[in-house]
Amino acid sequence: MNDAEELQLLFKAVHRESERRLSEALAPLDITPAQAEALIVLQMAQPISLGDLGDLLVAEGGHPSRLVDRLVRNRWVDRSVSADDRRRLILSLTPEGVALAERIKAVRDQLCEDKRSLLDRIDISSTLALFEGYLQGSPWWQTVERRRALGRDPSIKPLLDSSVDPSVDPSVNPFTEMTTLDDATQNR
Amino acid sequence: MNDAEELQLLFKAVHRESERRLSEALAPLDITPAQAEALIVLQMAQPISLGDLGDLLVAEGGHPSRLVDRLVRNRWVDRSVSADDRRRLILSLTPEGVALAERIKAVRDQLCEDKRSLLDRIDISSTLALFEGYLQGSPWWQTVERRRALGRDPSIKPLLDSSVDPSVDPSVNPFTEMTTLDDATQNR
DNA sequence: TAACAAAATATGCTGTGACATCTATCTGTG
DNA sequence: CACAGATAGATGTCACAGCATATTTTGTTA
Repeated sequence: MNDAEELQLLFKAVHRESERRLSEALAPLDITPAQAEALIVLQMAQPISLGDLGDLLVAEGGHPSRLVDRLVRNRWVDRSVSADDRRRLILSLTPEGVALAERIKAVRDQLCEDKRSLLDRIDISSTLALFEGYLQGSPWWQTVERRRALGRDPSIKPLLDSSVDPSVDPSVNPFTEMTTLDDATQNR
Repeated sequence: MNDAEELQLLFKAVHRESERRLSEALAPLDITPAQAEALIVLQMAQPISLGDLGDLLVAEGGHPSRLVDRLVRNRWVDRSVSADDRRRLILSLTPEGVALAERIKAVRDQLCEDKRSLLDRIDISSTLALFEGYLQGSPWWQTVERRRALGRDPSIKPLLDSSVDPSVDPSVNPFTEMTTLDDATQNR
């Protein structure tokens, strides 16, 4: 195996292991890693459209309809149509969703604690550079950068990838008007 | 996002991207990355039991029955029962499987070429150290080491995880006797 | 305004992985 | 030899990802 092949194998192994650990830690909450990530992002970015949520997740291409289906089915997320563009779905957390997001953050913080000894021993800067180089030209890199921006300034995320200047009148926020979908629509 | 969270996100992004590139490069061969990995390993390790193949793949836990099902269905792999332990399945490549493995290696070599400029720029040793540290205690690390050993000395792999000394009489190889399954069994 | 292109989302199909459970076979011990 | 436990593998269920296609709504343009 040369370096490139070995990296390919390790990328896979490390990803599986990180998902397994997260999944194990989340088991008491009865939630999967993908769902947990979506809830955490929702908590920081809500209200947000389905497509914009997809742009913040390393998840299924752009429109994680079915992932959100499961969140709605579990009553963690409310799904409503935007009043000014009825194609668009606006997502927000229910009170149960907010509570669950808090518990997820506690789990995640515990996992970070577990990694600290490793991260204290090893300088990750060249790994970050390798990842950035590897992801050049990949849409996933934009996702990573959007997430970084979201962590820095949660207030601007609904407009992250629009060309609207966030400093303009916030009353033009397209998410102000919305109508709640009836249950029949939510269950399909 | 702290370092640990960012690494988690990047592990996922990098894995998805590497699978996407491989999948794209393999598209002309009508084969998936997981199937390609299995064929390459089979070519180096055949004849090998299903469980031993699982120990060499970062794939479903131990017994990739259904992955091998698809390989058999496509006539790339022969599946037979070991004569001395009728629970055990022995896998080997068909001539078509051998030909396909060669084409896969060509694709893989091309991908390695594409990565060379990145790998020339960046020293991956600290990344390898991080991965190794992260995978401490994970069964995937053993898989990685088995694959490294397979790359170094392909002749010993069927006995990789047995306690048998490879220098003993090779005629005791448990894969010498085998019987071909009939089609009915293969298709279920 | 009618037609058409583009956008947002939904849906179907397949492959993959995790987990749990089941069956067949083997191995060891009384 | 009989039986208990271990082992190899198959199978069912679910979540998730990629890909293609369909549907609804919006925007544009003739």
